[in-house]
Amino acid sequence: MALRHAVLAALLDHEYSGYQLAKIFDTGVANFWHALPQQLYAELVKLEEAGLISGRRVIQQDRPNKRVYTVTQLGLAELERFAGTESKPSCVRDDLLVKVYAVDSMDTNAVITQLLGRAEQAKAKIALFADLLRKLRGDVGEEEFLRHNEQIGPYLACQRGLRLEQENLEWCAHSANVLNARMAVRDGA
Amino acid sequence: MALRHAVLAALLDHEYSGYQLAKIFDTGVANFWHALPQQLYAELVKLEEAGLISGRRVIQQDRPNKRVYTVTQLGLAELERFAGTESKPSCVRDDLLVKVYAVDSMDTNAVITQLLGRAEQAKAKIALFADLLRKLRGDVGEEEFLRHNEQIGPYLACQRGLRLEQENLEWCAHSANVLNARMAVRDGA
DNA sequence: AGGCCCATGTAATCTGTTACATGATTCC
DNA sequence: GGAATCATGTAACAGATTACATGGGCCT
Repeated sequence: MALRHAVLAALLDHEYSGYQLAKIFDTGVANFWHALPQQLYAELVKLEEAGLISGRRVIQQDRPNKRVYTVTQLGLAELERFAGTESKPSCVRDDLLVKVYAVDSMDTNAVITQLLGRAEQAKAKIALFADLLRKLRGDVGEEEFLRHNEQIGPYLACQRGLRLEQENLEWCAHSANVLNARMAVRDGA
Repeated sequence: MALRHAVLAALLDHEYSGYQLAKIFDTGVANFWHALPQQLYAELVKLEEAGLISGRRVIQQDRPNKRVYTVTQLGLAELERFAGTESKPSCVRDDLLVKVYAVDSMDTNAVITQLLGRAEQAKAKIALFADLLRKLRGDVGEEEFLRHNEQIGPYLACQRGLRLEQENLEWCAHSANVLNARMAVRDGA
């Protein structure tokens, strides 16, 4: 029961179609949850059946019609109930981390390549998040924004994404450096 | 096919029983993967059937007997193959992040409480990781260790865990502060 | 005509979690 | 005798991924 609440949260301040949600929960601005389109379409059906959201058909001329959803009173209540429950810390499950853990028995070059690739991806995400934060706060300074803007939840969530990717970038670069330096030592010796 | 390789990686430099692996993959030093005992016992059976690990019965007097596993040549080859494949960036799926995203419509106090709780958990993990890093490098300085120690994979992985938890702690504390400050403003206004 | 974006799904499979079960030994 | 640790599982369910499927409209 987790995607459920992520969808409710995403629909809080705006109505979206499954397709639009799929973009939000995919790459890019998926700064607080991730899910595939198939999951979302299925979840939206379930949520509407449960009365937590309500859908509305939108007729479009230049595009296929779509169905957009908004959170109901019941949905809001469910989200508030959820916000009150305890949540366990999430755990990292990253293939690359496994490879680094095992690197001493592996082909070091392959791991370095992947670390550098991941670092590039992190840079792209950092740029994206930084941009989104800028858009969210507009002309106001960050402190000012966080103190007085009506809505700050999405901003704080995005800050988390930014910090996470910065940490990610640093670690990838650091690890690649360490592994490179050792390769040099071995080749020299 | 991911737990599979995490188990292989864990068995690389030491033989372990399912029970011991369960401790490694649970809380504490689960710095590179997480799994429950049930998953591990099942995975170990599958891995042995596939010939990637081989088990050995150990008779104990003061405790129930156990079965410990080591990686075979085939297992090592599989891990190396895996290390060469591309891996997608992992995504965060954290309930608490959803709650913060939605905080503008939620009970702020409940969210703050959970952020502070999470911060405490992060502190505990930081202490654990820092301690493990100290043990791993012994008397040698970190730079020296990373340049010359034979095995550094587990060290780099643990550094990642440490950085991640530090980031986590900072964000939780920051977010709790921001939300607290706003509560004060609202109450004052 | 071919490729891309919009829009929405079904089906099969894999992975992870929760609940339940069993039995030995050690420590208090 | 009861709790904790060691040791190993089974069964049911929930959640996520992969593969497959369909169809309209726009742009070149």
